Amino acid sequence: MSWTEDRVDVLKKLWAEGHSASQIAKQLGGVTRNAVIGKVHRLGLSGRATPSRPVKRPPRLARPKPQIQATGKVEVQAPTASPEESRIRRSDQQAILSALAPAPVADGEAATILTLRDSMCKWPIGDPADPQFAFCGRKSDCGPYCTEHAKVAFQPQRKRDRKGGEEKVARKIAG
DNA sequence: CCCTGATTCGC
DNA sequence: GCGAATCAGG
Repeated sequence: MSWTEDRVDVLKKLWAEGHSASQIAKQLGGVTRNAVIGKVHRLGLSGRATPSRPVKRPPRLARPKPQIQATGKVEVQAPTASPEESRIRRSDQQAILSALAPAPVADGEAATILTLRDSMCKWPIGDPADPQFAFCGRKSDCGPYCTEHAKVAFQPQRKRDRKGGEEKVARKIAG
């Protein structure tokens, strides 16, 4: 498909109406949203109303090109040591951050929905409708619950309906 | 994961 | 001029 006058017209109209690039691409047909965005830029009407995007990014580097060798080996262009390129990737930063923040809440302290993290016991305490609703919050390194709550949560089917014993235990643990 | 627009550059 | 690849971010 090519950008005929009427297609460009539709593009302009839909873009002015606030449709997203992918929506426009879908409606036009035969083009991807990248094509739409590229065309929008070429037409010079890129910056619509963008209230929720005061995002300024530093200029991106040239796309690294995989090089196909005569041997059939595929190599990536050697990474240079420029400050821009030594920048740590965002996803890696997030991984590092989450690794460095293992226990925001002290052991034994209840966690709210806001402070609950991975590696924290997600056993609910109280009524979910209650404003005081919280989670156990103790360390849970291999499952969703701490070791105590895991015993209750992952009980085998046997003995489930017995009065007395387990309900008592569960109530004691849950608070 | 889904999505958004922005940018670069080979074609 | 075109748009895929890739980016940063919601």
